[in-house]
Amino acid sequence: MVQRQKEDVRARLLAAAREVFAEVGFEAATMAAVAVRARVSTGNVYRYFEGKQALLDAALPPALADEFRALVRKRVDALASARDIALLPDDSEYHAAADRLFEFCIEQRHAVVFLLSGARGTCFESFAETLAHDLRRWSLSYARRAYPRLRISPALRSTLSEVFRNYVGALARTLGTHQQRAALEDVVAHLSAYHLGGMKQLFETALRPARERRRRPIGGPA
Amino acid sequence: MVQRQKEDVRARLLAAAREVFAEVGFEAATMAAVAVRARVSTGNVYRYFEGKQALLDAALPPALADEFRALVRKRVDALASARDIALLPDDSEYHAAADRLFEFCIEQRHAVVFLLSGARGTCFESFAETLAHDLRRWSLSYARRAYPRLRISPALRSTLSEVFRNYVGALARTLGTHQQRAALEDVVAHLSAYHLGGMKQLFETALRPARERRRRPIGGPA
Amino acid sequence: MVQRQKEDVRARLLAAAREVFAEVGFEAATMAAVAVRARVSTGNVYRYFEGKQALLDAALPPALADEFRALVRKRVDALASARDIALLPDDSEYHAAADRLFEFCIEQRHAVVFLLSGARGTCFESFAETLAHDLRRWSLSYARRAYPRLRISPALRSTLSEVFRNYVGALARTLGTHQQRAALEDVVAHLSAYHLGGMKQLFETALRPARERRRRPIGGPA
Amino acid sequence: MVQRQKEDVRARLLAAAREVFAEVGFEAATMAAVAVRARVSTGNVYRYFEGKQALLDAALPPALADEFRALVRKRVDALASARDIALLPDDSEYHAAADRLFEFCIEQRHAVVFLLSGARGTCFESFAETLAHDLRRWSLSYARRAYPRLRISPALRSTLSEVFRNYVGALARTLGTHQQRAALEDVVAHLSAYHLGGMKQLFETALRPARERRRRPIGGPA
DNA sequence: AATGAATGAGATTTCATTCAT
DNA sequence: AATGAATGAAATCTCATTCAT
Repeated sequence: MVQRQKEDVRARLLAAAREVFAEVGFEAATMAAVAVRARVSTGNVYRYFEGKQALLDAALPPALADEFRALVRKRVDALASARDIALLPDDSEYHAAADRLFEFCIEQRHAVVFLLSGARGTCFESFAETLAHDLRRWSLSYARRAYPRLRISPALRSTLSEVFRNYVGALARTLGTHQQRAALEDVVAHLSAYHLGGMKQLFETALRPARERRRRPIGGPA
Repeated sequence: MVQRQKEDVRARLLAAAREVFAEVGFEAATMAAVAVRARVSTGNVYRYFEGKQALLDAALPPALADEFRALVRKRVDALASARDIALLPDDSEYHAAADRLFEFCIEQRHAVVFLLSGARGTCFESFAETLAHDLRRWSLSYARRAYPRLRISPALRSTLSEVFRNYVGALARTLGTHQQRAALEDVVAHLSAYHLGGMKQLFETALRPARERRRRPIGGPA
Repeated sequence: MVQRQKEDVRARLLAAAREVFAEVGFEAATMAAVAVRARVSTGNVYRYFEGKQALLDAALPPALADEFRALVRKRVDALASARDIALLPDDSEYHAAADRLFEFCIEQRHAVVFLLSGARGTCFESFAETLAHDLRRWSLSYARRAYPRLRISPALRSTLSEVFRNYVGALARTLGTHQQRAALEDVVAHLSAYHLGGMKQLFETALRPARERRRRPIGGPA
Repeated sequence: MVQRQKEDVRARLLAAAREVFAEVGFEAATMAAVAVRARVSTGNVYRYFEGKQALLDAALPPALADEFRALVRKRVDALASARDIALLPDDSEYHAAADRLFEFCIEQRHAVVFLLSGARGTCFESFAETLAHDLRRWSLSYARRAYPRLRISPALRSTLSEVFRNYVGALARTLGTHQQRAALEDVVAHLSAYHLGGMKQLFETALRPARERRRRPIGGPA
């Protein structure tokens, strides 16, 4: 009987690659590190994948990135049509979308972290940027309805990009940090509360004339 | 005159190092790239600094990191003692602290960006992490006073870490992206509004029992 | 039956090795390529042969090389004693020797091609060289009788080596290129005509004093 | 003052590359071997050439190959228009062309050897083949005039290709073997005599019907 | 006996660091 | 003091060979 670990090793390699890529980024990741984590010799990696790039392609097929983006979009869409989130019933479309995204993030923890941070040097280099940009666009289309008098300044646009980049990054890091599902759920709930409160405040501040605004604190607690 | 020359080269090297380190991170930065940016030969770098590590040590002395941390702390402290930020007079201690921090971030733009992002592989690897942790601690000490009934759960602690990590990361990226001071001020003001609104919402949500809370959306528009 | 099987695999491996070695040379040949061509797993090759070198030793035993050399020699000898090849009867010793050599070249096509070209990195590295050298020696012993006044200069010796090296190389390439026996016969006949005409001219030119000679063209059409 | 060996090292590297490539072929050649022969560290090679391929490109620019081919062609053309080579005056166009080609071969010894043998795995892979093909074509256009009744069979075509491949290969090897110019000239003169005699015989044999022809000896001395 | 997964030595290439000038 | 050429260790990738099944 042949050694039938092939599928096992392949899976271990993919998992190891996602982990290492998520931890140190694609460029800094070494094949040796991936091999060690998969408990395999360096050379053997090349029996499974043609090279570092091919390993990435397999560990992070574009379809996965697309799926992630689509899930995010669905959740935003579901939200945009709602009047008030607090009033949404638990079986609403929004909550379903949120749950699906959440599940995906948990299952594809490392992939998500990689996409949102370690992708320099890969074709996903601008994934996080693009996603933030998309989120900004989607949120602005909502804001225009909710706050008809809102003037959308370049600074507001920049801020929104940053805010989403962060939100998405926070999600990634949280996924990277918390192993327990329950803990994860709690943190994500808190993060969302923070984010929603922040968005509300942001738009309301933007409604006021510039001279009334001021820089506000790093670490301002309340 | 010779001494003058030497000091000039040294300064150019330090500036170049900060720029390059901020742009691509310490590990990905090559000595050649630093030398080119300083308009100096590779070998000459070693007349001024023993090596890559020593260059970093000089370009980013612990004192600078400490100063940054202290400025952040001062601003938080100034804020903690305030009742309501909106009511603070323009000549308040808080605004002074905020301005000093802002000035520092602009002057030491590259250093700050580096500390908050590209520091992997250096002794500042966990600077951003630690700063976020500190901010969390400081904000909690405030929160305990402001919300005496608040129960500080592990999830809340994690969330606060993330929130500050993000805030700090957003600051870094904004510094990296915006060259114009005015634009920078605007974005920082918006970011602060977002952050303050988020913090308020976060603590208020945390006051309510867990069963009433739910995960909230990525990209939730309001 | 098992023994039968084993012998079959062994034979397939030897044939595959000769083919692959002939096609790409010993160094560039990979064990995997040999195994694939023999429709056998890589590892199994090592049940039959200790390694790449041993595989070569078995695929090309010195005896085979010796046999080839001997056949060549016999043909040359048979020729040397003849006055005029054109007058030799079809059942002459020479024609018998020529036929035997020709048969050998066809049967051991890959071995011959390998010996005459791809042998770098093996103990046959200088086989072609040595054979050319031998041919030169044998032809000179003939020439001394046929052209008693011939002065055998170093340049003539070198030229003879080259000429034979070429002849032998041409044979190898022809064997490698032509699969059809009839085509092969025709080309070899033409090659021989060329070679004989060339030898005659070479010796006759060598009889004339050096000052009458001149370099002659590459691609001289007649 | 800067180390001003750059041009020297570059030249040494190019020479070393041509030597090594000519000796073992492109694929089997290692950068380490080239570096050692140029008395340089492996890594330093990459200061001069981007990689193995770039080293080849510089050591053997297509222009050089083109020049070689053009020189060969010129010589053939000069020859084709001649009635009888033996009668050509020493200042004939043919002799000029022959001399230029000869000079080139001596100066570009290793390049020529490489082109005619070690080029597997490079863009010159089929250079020798193509050159032989061209020579065949050119010689056939001559032959059709000189031997109007000649029937050009596939076997004759094959043989011509082989003959030229050999002739050209012999030239290469001779260049590789003989360091002394005078010796080289002598051998080339002999080779040419051989080749011309061979060509004459070849075409004359081809005029006779197939049934009168027979395979002729390897190493047939006369 | 056979498979093909696994190993590790060696090749190409990069880059921090050294050194001749 | 300055230059930039040179070095060598480490990373990616290949392949002869070994080994678990």
